[in-house]
Amino acid sequence: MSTRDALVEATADLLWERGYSATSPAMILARSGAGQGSMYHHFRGKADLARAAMQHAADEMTTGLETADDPSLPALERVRAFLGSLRDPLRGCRIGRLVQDAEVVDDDDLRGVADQYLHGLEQWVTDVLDAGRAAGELRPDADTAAAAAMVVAVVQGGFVLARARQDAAPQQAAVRGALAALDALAV
Amino acid sequence: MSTRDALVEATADLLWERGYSATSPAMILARSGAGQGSMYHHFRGKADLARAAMQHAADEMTTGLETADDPSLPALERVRAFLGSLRDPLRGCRIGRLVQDAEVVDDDDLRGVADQYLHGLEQWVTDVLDAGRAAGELRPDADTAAAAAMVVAVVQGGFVLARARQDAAPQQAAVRGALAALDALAV
DNA sequence: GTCTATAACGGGATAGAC
DNA sequence: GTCTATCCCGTTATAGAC
Repeated sequence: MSTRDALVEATADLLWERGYSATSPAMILARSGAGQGSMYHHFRGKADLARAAMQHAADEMTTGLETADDPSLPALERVRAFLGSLRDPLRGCRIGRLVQDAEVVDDDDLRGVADQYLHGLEQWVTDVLDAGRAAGELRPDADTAAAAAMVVAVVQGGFVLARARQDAAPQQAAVRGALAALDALAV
Repeated sequence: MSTRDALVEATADLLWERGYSATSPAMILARSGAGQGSMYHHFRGKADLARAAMQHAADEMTTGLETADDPSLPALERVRAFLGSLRDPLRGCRIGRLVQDAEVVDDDDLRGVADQYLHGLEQWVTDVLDAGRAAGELRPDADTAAAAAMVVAVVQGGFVLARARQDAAPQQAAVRGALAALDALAV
């Protein structure tokens, strides 16, 4: 693995563990094994490296979602599979977690990566539900956009509750509530 | 207002605006008008002051919720009123926002305040829905605990989406989805 | 109780050799 | 491309006068 890739991976891990503000270049260098000079050779600074790391994480998650998805299944099964694939509730969402960081929100490059990922996720759920509605699986009057936003918000909010409690249970309860809501959209 | 109270209020505001890690004692002193010595006289340090400020914010929000609530209304109306009372979507939840901060989660005192607030909120929604079910407004088989967790998660997750987009719309869409889900629980 | 001065430390970035 | 040495600044906390 190239030094550049090692820096990106180490940064992505640290952003997940500690967030942006609490991650220092020194930590990144220690974890990646790279030296100070390499980092400033490949990236303009901390923000630039973090942007690359966030994009890396977002791409991985989006690819993972698409790989695991089976479009031949009924819509509610596809969304159910996504909600069942949540991992590491106590660590939080690799991207959504960062949006509460003032420095991330104040930097349009960093915030943009997060927005793009979350928007893409919401769009994926909307598309799946729309396909299900077109296939006659869901009620014709179902508000798929609202349901998709609810699903993504439940995931992100579930991470918040799990972190506060230091227990996966509240997120699981929230997901159960979301699944019950989706079932109510079926014909 | 006492110097101590001024410190607590200034800290609560800054925690809301910038989070815990990104808020420095110097900022608190500048905003409150207090001097360095006063802060360390009244509090053991930054964490102690933040704990008091978080408790202050949580108490204010809990009191506000109870004041605005009218237990004589139907359960779904009471929850609808809560969901309609969300303000400042771009600023996020005064408490939930802080749970993504590594330093907050690593300090059991700080995390405990957040957990207690969020748990109390979830319990309030559960109690309201239980009352509605007992009154025959909701289906007897409604999973009120799951629905309550879903509602609180939608609020918290909605803040995440709104901050990422810098627009209240995604949170409003998620709330619409949650309301549709609650309506499906009615008899 | 409140003030200012200062210590001790770490954050982020740069310089320049190799 | 990578390294080490160094700079400047802000953060958190303490000291001690008033």
